[in-house]
Amino acid sequence: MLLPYEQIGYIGAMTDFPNDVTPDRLCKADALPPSDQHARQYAAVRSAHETELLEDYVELIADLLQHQGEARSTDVAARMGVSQATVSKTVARLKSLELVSSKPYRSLFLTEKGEAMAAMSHQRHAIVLKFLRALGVSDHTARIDAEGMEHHASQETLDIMQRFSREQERGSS
Amino acid sequence: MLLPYEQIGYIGAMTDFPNDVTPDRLCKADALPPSDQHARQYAAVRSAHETELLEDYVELIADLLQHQGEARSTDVAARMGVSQATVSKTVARLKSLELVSSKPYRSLFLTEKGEAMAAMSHQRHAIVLKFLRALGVSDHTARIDAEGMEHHASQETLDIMQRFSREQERGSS
DNA sequence: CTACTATTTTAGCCAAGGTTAACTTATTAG
DNA sequence: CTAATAAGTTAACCTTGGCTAAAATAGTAG
Repeated sequence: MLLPYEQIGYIGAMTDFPNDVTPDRLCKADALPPSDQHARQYAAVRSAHETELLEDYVELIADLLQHQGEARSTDVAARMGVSQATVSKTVARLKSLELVSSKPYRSLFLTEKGEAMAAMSHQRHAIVLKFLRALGVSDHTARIDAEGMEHHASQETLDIMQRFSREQERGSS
Repeated sequence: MLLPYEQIGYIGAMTDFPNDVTPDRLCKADALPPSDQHARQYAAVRSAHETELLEDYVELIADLLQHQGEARSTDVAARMGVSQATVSKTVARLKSLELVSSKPYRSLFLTEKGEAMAAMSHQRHAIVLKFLRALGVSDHTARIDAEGMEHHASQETLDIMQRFSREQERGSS
């Protein structure tokens, strides 16, 4: 029963919990949020989830357009680490959402809407990545974590991250 | 095949990036990583994804056990913001993974394995939440963002976050 | 122009995570 | 003890995001 993280104030559910020992002092410091609020939090995560993949595709397509001049689905497949068939299907979805445009058997382009999403996404990605590095996270890890985290940072958090990176920068130069 | 950037480490898109300043000179500094590495990053995100929901359920069940003495699926449903049928199905999966145990129509318990997962998950959650607050993020936002981010923070990042929170604490007291 | 190769799409499969609606089991009020 | 209500399960369905295998299209070499 090793909990070297007592400082967090929330002591995990390690003990069996006879009903008569629901200690008030614990509940107070450490109560669950009201159900509906709790539900809203999870809903937010689920909804972020839905757009995550789409954003990743759009961001990648934008990167390919910028760096290679064109975005072919074979490259998308290779970089996403999925099959071409999967790319085809996802692209169909992106098209139906009017984020991507393309003619059959031709390479991919972003619509206005897609460009806007890519720009947002790219910006967030950059902010999170820069922040993690400013924090002291290694380059390799920062890249992986940023990929996952970028979709879950709210504007407020992004602003704070950006400020932090800037201050760090100023301090160290 | 082509990738002239193969030797360049991925620098990422680091600048703040006013939209009208997507300059060519940036492109150099801003190469794509090699395909296979890129693919591995996305694979990592996908794999984190797979366990996310399971961890959230397990964590919630642990919380309910601790705070209410029992974990009923109706409460899980209310707090997750999903239907009871969904909980039933997910719990079936958790049982098949030996994370949860329960008898039909009775409340839920964690197995050893489930407890271990809950403890880990809880710890990470707490670290991320505390970190965000130490950074200056509001309580409300910190809760939402922590829920989403906790699954994407590697051990290295968690360690750094924890250190940061501790220093912050020491500094302000 | 034809044939070969590379790329893209389509079809059919699967598991996960959601939904409603209908059914079963538990709990509780009279 | 019985009947009403609450809680949990099951069945049937949907969408997403993977996969493989096969078909269609594009690009290229002879």
